[in-house]
Amino acid sequence: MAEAEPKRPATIHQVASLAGVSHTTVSRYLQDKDSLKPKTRVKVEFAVKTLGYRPNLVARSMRTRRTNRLAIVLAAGPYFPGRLLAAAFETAHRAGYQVEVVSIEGGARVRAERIDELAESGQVEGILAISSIDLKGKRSRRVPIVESDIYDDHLRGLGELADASQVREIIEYLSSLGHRTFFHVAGAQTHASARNRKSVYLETIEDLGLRSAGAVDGDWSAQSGFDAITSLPDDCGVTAVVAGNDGVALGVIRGACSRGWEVPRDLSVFGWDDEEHGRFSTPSLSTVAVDREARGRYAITRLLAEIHGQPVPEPPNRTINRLIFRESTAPPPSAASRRRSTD
Amino acid sequence: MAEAEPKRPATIHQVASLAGVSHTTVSRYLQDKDSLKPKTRVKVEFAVKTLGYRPNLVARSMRTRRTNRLAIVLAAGPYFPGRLLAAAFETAHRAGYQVEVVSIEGGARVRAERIDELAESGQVEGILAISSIDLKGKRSRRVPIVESDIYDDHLRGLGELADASQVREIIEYLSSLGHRTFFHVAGAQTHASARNRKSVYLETIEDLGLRSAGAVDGDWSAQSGFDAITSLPDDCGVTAVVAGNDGVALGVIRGACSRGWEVPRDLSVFGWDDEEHGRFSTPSLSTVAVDREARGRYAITRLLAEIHGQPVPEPPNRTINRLIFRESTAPPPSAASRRRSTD
DNA sequence: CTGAAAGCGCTTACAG
DNA sequence: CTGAAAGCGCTTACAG
Repeated sequence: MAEAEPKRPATIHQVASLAGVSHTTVSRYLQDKDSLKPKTRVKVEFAVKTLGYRPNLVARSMRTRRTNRLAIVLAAGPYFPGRLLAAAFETAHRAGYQVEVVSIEGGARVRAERIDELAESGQVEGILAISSIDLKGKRSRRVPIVESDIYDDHLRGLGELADASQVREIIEYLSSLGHRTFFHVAGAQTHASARNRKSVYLETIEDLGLRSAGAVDGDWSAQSGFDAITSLPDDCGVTAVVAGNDGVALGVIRGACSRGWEVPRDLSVFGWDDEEHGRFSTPSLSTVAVDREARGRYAITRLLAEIHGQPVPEPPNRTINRLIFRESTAPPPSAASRRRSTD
Repeated sequence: MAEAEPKRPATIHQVASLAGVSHTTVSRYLQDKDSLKPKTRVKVEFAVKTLGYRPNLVARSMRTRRTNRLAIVLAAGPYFPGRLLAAAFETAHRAGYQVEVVSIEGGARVRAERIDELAESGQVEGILAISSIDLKGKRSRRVPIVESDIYDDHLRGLGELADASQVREIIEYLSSLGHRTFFHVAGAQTHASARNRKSVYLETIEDLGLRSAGAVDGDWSAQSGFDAITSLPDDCGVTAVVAGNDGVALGVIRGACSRGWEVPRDLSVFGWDDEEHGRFSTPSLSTVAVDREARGRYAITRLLAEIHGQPVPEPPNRTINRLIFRESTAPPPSAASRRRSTD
């Protein structure tokens, strides 16, 4: 029950008194060692070493009104953007910022509230939101807030769906292989990326005069892929599936297999993310290579630019999203075999 | 270039003056609304609402010497403990703590240094280290530091290898199926868990009088599994592989396949972690279900207990680690077929 | 129940 | 090049 009583760290005053200078001088030393007379510097240096002094960053923050901290807000759920996060952390640290992670359960409203709170707390200088949020109107203007998912939106007039444009490429490719009836298992609709891909899917099917057996909302999980594909009627005629991500694709493949549809012989499946497991699974996954590290880096870079009131930097080359063709896609079964299998 | 100039948030003084009370009273209101006379409370309440006041947490931290922040330190690398982190975040938030994540590149020494720095910075009240660190001697005693990986160690005298005891169960199981020659692809040796599993592997092979074709150090990646299995000589006689995790197992399976060894007909492969992809891959993976959420929760709980000088809480029931048998394991090929395949 | 005062550990003009 | 003073926004004894 007793609180631990760790020994107090040295303060700037103790350093000053040991060095025989004012604490102002010590502070100056901390900012720029060269602003001191060499003789003074040596004394301060010695005192700092001796006492193992480290400035109290909280006190510094209070005085400078800068915390050197960012927050990344995630929606709790099966999708955890590890690669993006790792890159974001690194970029922030390189720039001298520490990163606090806040994962929030609940809908867009709850998220917006927590984010607002965070923005007002004075604890962070900027916020990166991974899943989409709904801050309309009451959006706090105290600190910059960047949404990772829709990062292209305000940038080059690419339109809201820029991030999902590969969906069209996927469908065009599969269509060129001969596929005519498609199916989409979308990711969690709390993510702009999932909504965008779904929109582009629907739009492209329409544009190209293809058929769709549906666009089901999943939650990014493999289970959602499994469930979606096994719920399809036998005579749906689907020969190609566009999955929300690689995990979903895996679930689709397993589900297809469980009802006797072999991939890619009877069904082609396209994933998204180029995760490691898709490279090594059997069949290996056709997918979209998304440079999540680049996105993580860029999101932070953009946030830092906003914090410092600098112009928004160029986004990374968009070719970082590229299609990868592996074993899970192939031409559809011939009309003959198809008719046989649906009899 | 110009710094953004957001409007300053309201201070406690402004609230006080609007309410016509002292700032001391406002502070009191913040701590405990009931300590005010109802009439006063109403005035303060009104002022707080009107100004949209939120206390500056940095100033509060400075005064109270408490930051309500924890740090989680990760080693940069292909392994990113998403599920553990998500649970850790949630547990910390529930207890009113925010979590800062620091991922560190470099060896155990560099990690130890950064952790020490963090501990001394006064910015966090405790540190959870995911990968193992080497703080011997200079270990900072300013704030508690918990290592997630070896959390059983100091607890019940279970010994350093408690966490890896399922390795023995795996080998015993495979041995009962008839396997005699094993192979181990270990995880990154920067993790105590990887080192422990390797030790238990070696020990068990020895104890049971089995053969091992080696224990290769990997980095938790599927590629490392692929490389390890494809580097094995044709006549190694291996029929069972214990992989560091599910990703590694997947790589082993794919690699085995590439050299004509079918899983599980020719080779049994055991994973670790029960990741979603292993449940849906073909063959699905036999693995160890590790409740990473429970571990994340427990690690934070333990850290909080140390921070508050409370007794270390009971660890979660150890049965959270349990073997799951799926399609990737089976009896070894018969002596006859084995002889044929190695001819 | 409320207020005046002190102080948490720094940085930043302002003098010298 | 260095120091004395003020102040960042809070909380916490101490009086009343």
